[in-house]
Amino acid sequence: MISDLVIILPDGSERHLAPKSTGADLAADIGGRAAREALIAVADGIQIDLNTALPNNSQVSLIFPNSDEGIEVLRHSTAHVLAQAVLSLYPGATFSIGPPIQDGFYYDFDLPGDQTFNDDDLATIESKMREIVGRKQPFIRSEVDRAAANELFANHPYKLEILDGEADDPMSGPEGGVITTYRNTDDFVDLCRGPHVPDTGYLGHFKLMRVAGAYWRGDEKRQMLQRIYGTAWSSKKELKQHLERLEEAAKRDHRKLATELDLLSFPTELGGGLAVWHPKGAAIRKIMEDYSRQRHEEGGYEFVYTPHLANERLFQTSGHLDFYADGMYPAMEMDNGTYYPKPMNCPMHCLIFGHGQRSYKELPLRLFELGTVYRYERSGTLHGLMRIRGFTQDDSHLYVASEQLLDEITSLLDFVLSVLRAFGFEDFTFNLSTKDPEKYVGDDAIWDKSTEALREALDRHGLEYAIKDADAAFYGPKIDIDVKDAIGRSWQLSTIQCDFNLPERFDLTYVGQDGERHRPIMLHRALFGSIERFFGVLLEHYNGAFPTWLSPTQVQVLGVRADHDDYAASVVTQLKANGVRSEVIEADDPLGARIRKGKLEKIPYILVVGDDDVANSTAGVNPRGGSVERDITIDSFIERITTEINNKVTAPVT
RNA sequence: GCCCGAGUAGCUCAGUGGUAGAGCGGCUCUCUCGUAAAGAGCAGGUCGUGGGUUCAAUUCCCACCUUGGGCUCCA
Repeated sequence: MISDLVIILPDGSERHLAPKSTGADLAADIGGRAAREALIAVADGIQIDLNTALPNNSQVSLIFPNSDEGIEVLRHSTAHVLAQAVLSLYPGATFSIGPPIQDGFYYDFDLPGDQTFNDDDLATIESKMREIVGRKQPFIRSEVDRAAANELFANHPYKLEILDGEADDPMSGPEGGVITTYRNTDDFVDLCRGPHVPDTGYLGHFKLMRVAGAYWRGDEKRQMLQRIYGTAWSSKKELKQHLERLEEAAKRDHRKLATELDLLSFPTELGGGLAVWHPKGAAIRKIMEDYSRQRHEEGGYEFVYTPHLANERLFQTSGHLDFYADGMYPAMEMDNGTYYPKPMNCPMHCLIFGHGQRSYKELPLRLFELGTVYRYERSGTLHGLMRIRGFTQDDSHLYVASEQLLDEITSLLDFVLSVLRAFGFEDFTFNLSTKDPEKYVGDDAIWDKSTEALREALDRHGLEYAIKDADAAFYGPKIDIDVKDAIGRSWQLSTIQCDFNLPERFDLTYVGQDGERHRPIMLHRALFGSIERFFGVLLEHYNGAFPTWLSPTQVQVLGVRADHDDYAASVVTQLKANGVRSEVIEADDPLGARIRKGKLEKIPYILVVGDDDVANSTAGVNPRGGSVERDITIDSFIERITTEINNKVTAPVT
């Protein structure tokens, strides 16, 4: 074969192809899976369609559905098919953007005459998409000039805005001055950078998930478009697994579990975003809070209490009324002034620091409060315990001299991680947010120094972290800590934030060794963040099966027959004497029924006692998630469970 | 706040233009049982709230409240 096109494969080998060969030709030449499954090619780092000619002497790799790049192409191409289906089913509809996203894709549409999609429409649209997939329509790329593009998209104003560069679309818009389009049929052409799969037949493992409103260009002052979300995968199996993961997540939804386990509720009469804690939920919360208090006490924190209301002057001083008035509950006009419910605890803590004269000898001063705050979250943003209008922060404010900053943050990181680990979280992600040059207060030197201190503290612990450039609040850089839960979801929980603003606003000073007044740096540190939200995360993490040390009821003792109830009660007395939360379930129902009920309540240990146990001071132990053990002496069980509780074991000991 | 859904017994849900039903749960009685559902009976609902249409509304329409999924926002 006479070759004059040479390409280099990822393994370094060369391949000689006919002139003007494409990625598809290369795939065919390689044969096998490459010929059947390659989606696109990457030539010298640039993604190209399989039917695009390969540059000579380029490094080429083929992309398959099982790679991140490949699945993204699949999702992106599926989004195109969605647009094609909608445009053909809804005459007069226009479309804006349709990128691949985590697990899938979406496309935004504007339907004529304020039409909207409903769930039934999704089924219709999905079958239309399957029809398009069945036709194996090729994605044909063209480069067009602006005049041609204007003509092609004359009826699609959102596309014209993208062409004008007014709207950003990562998937289309002119790149390097070249406008590209992809045409599937005479009727459907989209503005797009590509690349795409060779034809629609490569697609198919997708499902339309839901409709949603979405503002054009993400701007709530603009047109609300109709968004359709879908999920797409490279195989039927992966699609199925994804849908199962969603089911699993739905099963452990904290709102559902909270109702099933009778932990808390959101009574309508209370108003949106406000919860009441029932005894069992409150018991868990109290254990969490007690443990938090204990750790803070050991950690050198001083406890403070502050009221829920404050005169408006406080929030003028703190600046909250300037910056966050929209998120605060409205003013209460009183005869001696205007009052607001507090949205944060920090202004009050600043009052405590500012009371009297502080010496450098008192620093770092660590103030801690389980402080309940109220924020007016917009109705559409409320979400169970995760986004709520009244919540309690495990809030501490640390006032440090700038030379103490590094050591303080270093030990703070230890403290935070140690407490999070006690609750069973092991997998952390750290984000360091740096100054937004557009929006900050304080001088550059202190920003630099503090940012370095945060970075250095992370380095000292050998922790990996991502830098989020320009993501800090206006008042100082911060470290955010995310945890991964049992089913791999990430939750942002703790935060360590420097604040150069409040010490200034409250004119906080301490007298240094030199006799001069100095400005302390303030650190905001939330560990759980919000107790409510942390509780919700824990509930989902453990799927309601809290570790024994957190369980509201740790042991239920069941007599086999009613005449064993007295012995069961004596076992409970012994357990309680050892601080084990336990109760007798009297033999009104058959044993199996009582066990089942206890299992559904996710009780860590169910003890069954019958004739043999009464005779021998033993019990049958039925641990959550384990198998039944008979003839365990009460003493050894107490030893075992108290050890488990004291060690805060996060999985039941079996 | 905006878009699309939902709201019927404590919970999960069925149902209808002629003022309601199941399962689980609760209570009572019977059963006394060795590791995930014994049996019977009873109680329990202004069908989210307020308007409207209609001879008649839980059902149709409107508004509001609460709630789910998104968008926006999140100190």
